[in-house]
Amino acid sequence: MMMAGLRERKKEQTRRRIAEVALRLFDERGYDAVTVNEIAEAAGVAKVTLFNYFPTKDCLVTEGVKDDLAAIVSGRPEGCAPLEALRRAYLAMAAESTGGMDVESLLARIRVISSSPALMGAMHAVRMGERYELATALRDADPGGDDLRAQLMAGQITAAVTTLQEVFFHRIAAGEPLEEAGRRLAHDVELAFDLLEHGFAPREDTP
Amino acid sequence: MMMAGLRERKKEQTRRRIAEVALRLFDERGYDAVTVNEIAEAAGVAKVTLFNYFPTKDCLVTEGVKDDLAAIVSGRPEGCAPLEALRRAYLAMAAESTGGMDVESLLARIRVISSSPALMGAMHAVRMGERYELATALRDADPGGDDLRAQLMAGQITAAVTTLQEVFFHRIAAGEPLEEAGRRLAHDVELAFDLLEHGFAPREDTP
DNA sequence: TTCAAAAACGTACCTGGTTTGCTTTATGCT
DNA sequence: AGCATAAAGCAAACCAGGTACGTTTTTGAA
Repeated sequence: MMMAGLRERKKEQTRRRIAEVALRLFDERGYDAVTVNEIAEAAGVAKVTLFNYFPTKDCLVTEGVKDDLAAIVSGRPEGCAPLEALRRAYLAMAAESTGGMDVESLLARIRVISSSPALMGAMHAVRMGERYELATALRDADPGGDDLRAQLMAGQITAAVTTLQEVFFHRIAAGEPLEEAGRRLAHDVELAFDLLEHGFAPREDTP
Repeated sequence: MMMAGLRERKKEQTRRRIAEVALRLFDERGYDAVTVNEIAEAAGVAKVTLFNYFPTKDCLVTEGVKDDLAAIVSGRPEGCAPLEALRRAYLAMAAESTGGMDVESLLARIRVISSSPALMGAMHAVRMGERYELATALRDADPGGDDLRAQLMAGQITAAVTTLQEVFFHRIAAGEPLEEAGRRLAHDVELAFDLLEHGFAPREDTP
């Protein structure tokens, strides 16, 4: 009865092989110039099997890029405001930068995504899902609060995070070393969250 | 020398016929259940001609839904902050609600869009274009300002407007009369722009 | 060893979208 | 009026992502 057996391991292995082959081909020749047929063939698998693992072509790349903002809010420590929890989480992420994952394949992923409008669109779709979940989490965090307010906050937070990621990706794709990009990211995170917290107004201070 | 002749009129007429037929079919049977072939046939036109007028299927519906935030910022009166110009523009839009366009087809459009994930995605793509242009306009409005700051602001503003529109669409699709939805929209606009202007912080007032 | 479930497969098919090359038709000029 | 031209339309074939379906292989356990 399900001893994490050979079967599961083989499945995982196949899935990883497909994703790796796809990423390599995309990086070599561009996302649009590679067909799923080629990927399937190169991975030694039938097209239908590929689509069994990944529901769409873009999922080959965008899988696992969710930041799960909602979880950060839900799991924040007692007495910590949602926005503060998110700020800390992103500062931590900027400090890690490459959290355990293979660096080269991470960079390849970023290159591929940044150079394909279709994938940028797919990323956006992912973000929209996150936004929805975040709105729910924010509503839970502030019961009795305004519903529209939660939605607006979720939208703005998601937008900020998206922009941060895009700028980060852009720098990486432009060849900036990962470490330096990470340092600058930390700075940018502060700016972004200050903007969220205090708004655009602080042009003229009224202390 | 191009006296707006019969040719142009016929073209415009064909284009409108295609769009109307498409909207009607989508509204009757759902976006995904209608193929472009059917639309072309129903409009008495070849598929290739349809794609000559509308580059993609979703453009049949999403054409002309751009709000052109950038133009509002660029064309704002002297001494008026960008955010203030946008607030006024959206308040005005909420007051008009149905600005001259045929109401029934407007409602059909909203119904169709709100009930199709694919079209919601397409709307999003439109918004992303707007965001980019808005970032540029904001940069122009504040020369010497921080580039990232402009991008973040553009993202947040776009997110707010998107949320407002989604809520508005949702109410319309749920059968709320246009006029009432417009009234509530005006109120929501104020909330959204206050949030943008002053941030999330103002839970406890510090006057 | 045997057997049922799960995984992989091959093939044909659908749909959005593009390409090619040909006909029709409005238009501007003489 | 008549004619050349350029725009618009068309039919049919094609491409790629994705799905449906029925078949074969692999695997875990009896």
